[in-house]
Amino acid sequence: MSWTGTGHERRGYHHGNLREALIEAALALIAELGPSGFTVAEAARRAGVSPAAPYRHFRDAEALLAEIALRGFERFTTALARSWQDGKPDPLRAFENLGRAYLAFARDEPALYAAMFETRIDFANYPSLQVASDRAFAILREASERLAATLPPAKRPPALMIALHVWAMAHGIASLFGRGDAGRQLPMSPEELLEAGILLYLQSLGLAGGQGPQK
Amino acid sequence: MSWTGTGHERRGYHHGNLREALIEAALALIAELGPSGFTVAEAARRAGVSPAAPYRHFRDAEALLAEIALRGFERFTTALARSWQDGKPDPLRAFENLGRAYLAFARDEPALYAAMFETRIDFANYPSLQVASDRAFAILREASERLAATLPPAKRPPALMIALHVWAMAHGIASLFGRGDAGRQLPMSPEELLEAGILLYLQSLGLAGGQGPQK
DNA sequence: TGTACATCAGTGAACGCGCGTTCACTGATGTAC
DNA sequence: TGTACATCAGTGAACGCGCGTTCACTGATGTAC
Repeated sequence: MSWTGTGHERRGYHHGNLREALIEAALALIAELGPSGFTVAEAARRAGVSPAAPYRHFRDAEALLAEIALRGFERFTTALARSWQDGKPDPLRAFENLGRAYLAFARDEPALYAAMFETRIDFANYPSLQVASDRAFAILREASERLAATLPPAKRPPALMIALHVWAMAHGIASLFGRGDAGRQLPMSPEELLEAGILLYLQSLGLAGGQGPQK
Repeated sequence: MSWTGTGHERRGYHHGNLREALIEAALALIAELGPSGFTVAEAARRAGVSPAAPYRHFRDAEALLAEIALRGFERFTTALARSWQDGKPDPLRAFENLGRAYLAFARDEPALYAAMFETRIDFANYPSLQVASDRAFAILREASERLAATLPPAKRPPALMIALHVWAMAHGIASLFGRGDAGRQLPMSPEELLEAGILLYLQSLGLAGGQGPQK
């Protein structure tokens, strides 16, 4: 029976790329409705496939969501690493680039970002997620380390603390103002807000602009 | 009073306090399962009432959620105002107290906090929510204003910016590390992390410890 | 103080719905010989 | 090159479930006189 493909391109009995198609569909759902708006049935529907088909590729709904979060962290890591450029042209500029990349990712990939941070998946059940998440943070930490290393050891602030503060600020800005969200307007772009915040913060550590604190 | 009000005692045909009981039940659900785990039916069940009863008090499920978020913002405002103490003993100490109160609220009232910030309620449909949210932020802004006012006008940083940075950092810390969450450990308490971050940030503005940036 | 009555806040049954998941199946594809 | 067969990736029907919401109803409460 050659049923002429209505709308979507025709395909045979086998989809050929269902796993990917499901992930795409789920991402679209999350982008439209948030993580709780995603359902296996609807993802299957959008992929043009019966509701049972997804179970050939994912154990259950949560596994699909976890796979998305995993990819999210991987792409996030890639994006951060690329923007950081191994600390070039200098540790401070690289650090700023990192901050911009963080917000750019949250803005350009809201569904991935939501799957990564707004979902209640227990990392304990998905060790690879924990690993991927740690890897993303490691970049931020490495960047902090390099930045701190520009100071003489005696005045060197703890890099982990820097990384945590910056992560918190970036995440805070992304989730409060990242999208045109709930009536929260800004007098500046999220990127500008974050950059200013980071610079001020680093300044007091003696890591940016001017001379920092002299006790 | 016919029914002695010790919790789940017997009750007559009328509940007497159903509106409150539903809100309580919904809060418990959110605390246990997150905002998407809340359902009208289950809240009714926990309140010991038929599934139709809630509709005498709330237009629909979202309205109940919005009511919770509204109360959340109101209590949040109260908590922040109380901790700020109108700038006493001095603007800086008061500001730090504010930060601690922020995290304390997020920790002690995770369900309220989630209803306020993790829910996708459109403020446009609930103007009172927008107002309540603005009121909470206004405290942070006022505190920033007072703090900035300790500097001579020429060196005074924009208070709105300060408020936004601190809000972002507080929210970031609360949502990343606020609960014992997803495998993210900290070498210090969220409160300590935030306090250190705020102090460093304010320092570079010349608003805390030492002399800040010169030039 | 008693009574009639309006109003309020519940009930319980029912509806239509969409979901997650399982199951026996079948069509398509790849491989050994 | 052809054929038998194993394996894979789908189908379609079905299940049990819980949900949101509506409806006609009824028991309880408050009020006017």
